[in-house]
Amino acid sequence: MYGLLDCNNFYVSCERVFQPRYEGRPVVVLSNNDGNIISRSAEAKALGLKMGEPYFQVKELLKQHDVTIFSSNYALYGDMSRRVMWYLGQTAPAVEVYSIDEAFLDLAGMEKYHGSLDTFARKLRAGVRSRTGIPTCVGVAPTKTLAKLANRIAKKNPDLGGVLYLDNAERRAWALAQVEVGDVWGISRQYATKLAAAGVDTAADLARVSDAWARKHLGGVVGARLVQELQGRPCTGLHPSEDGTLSRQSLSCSRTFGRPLSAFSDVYGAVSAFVSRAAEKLRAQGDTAHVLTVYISKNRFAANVLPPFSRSATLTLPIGPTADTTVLLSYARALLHRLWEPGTVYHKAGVVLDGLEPPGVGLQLSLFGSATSPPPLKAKQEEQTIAPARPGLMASLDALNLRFGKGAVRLAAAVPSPEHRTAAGKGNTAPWEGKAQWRSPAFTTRLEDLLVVR
DNA sequence: TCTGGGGTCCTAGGACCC
DNA sequence: TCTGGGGTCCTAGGACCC
Repeated sequence: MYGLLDCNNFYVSCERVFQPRYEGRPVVVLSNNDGNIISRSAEAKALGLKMGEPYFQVKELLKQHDVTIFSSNYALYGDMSRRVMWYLGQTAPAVEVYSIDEAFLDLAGMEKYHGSLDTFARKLRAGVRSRTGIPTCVGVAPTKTLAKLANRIAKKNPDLGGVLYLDNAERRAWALAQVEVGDVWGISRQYATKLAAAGVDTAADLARVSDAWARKHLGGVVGARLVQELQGRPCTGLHPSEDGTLSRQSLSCSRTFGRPLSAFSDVYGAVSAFVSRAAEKLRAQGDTAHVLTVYISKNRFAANVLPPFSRSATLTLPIGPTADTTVLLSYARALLHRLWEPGTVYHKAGVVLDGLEPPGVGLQLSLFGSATSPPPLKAKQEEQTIAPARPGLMASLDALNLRFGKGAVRLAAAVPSPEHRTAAGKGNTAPWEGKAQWRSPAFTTRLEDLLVVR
């Protein structure tokens, strides 16, 4: 049996743990750059505020109802998540950390020790609440897709006490019948529209479509699996996460800029900061990357801007996998040159690292250069010196930033230039950095931000 | 004035190989 | 009138998830 434990309104709940005066009141958390609503308390949902709604469109409504606003504080949410996952790892036989606020659990054999899986799920819920202050719901069922569905019903019906166990066929049929097809895990707008046209309205309807139909209309093998899982036949197993942290197949870092940028040096500054951050995550995960992608985007909401809104360029690193910021950055610069269209106003940029593997696994020396002095790229405009790898330097960089705080030591390219500092009028603000007007303190990860109890 | 970020999986076309 | 087939790699993009 699978369990799915999902934190309720996770970001809002994290804020409330440290500022309980916001319990019972409408609260929202905004995305980076204070752009959109990404977490809502029950009271905020009751006001009709939607997930993903742009802040500027509901500004007045928020003011009118005295809704409390937070900028997102990922230092806080990430740390609270780590605590929740650590406890689950200590308590359940196996845990797959699925996202920052939810985890799949292997519950095999737990009924022997706790009487029933329903009882065990309630204990888990209470355990997370008492250790972290975070409220959760748990769904239990024979497949992951049904566990998601059970969790959803538990969230919508407070009288269930936060837990729903679909332990037999009747209960599963009852559950399937009450969930709209668009709320099934794996069905979003495009598919929901297609399904509605075919007369498939509920999860129960979807569980009845043929394998061939699912394959044809719901993205091939993915759709076929989805239908099987709804029928109670597991198609995907649990992928346990080592020590509560999740190891990724790809890593990325991207941001919408604080203001539109059209100078190469500004966008390159942003790309430098993003490469630095992505490479830090890579080294923290103990991996190297073989494939690098850079992309730059125009403002897709602007009336006078035509698609394509985004261009990307990908390179398999000729020197083989690396985790060295300076090496990655020299290739990123070449890729940015390849994408760059002079006179264009850019809105966002990002970098992606793929082909992740532990150091040494895929080590391959280039024919024309050693791993420490790679060959230049082919195209004329990309010809340049690729920085040599310096693992010692990277280790020192990470150690200094761990000791003295994030960003204590950075590459010069990722530091805002003096004229930006003057122009912005405050300390370190780079032109690519976004707004965060309502950020709460880093209660659990910065010593100066610790709460003082009198 | 103002519209997020970080992931997964799958498909399709072109280049290239034998 | 005629112009292989099958495989892999690379790149780009679509759909979905939280």
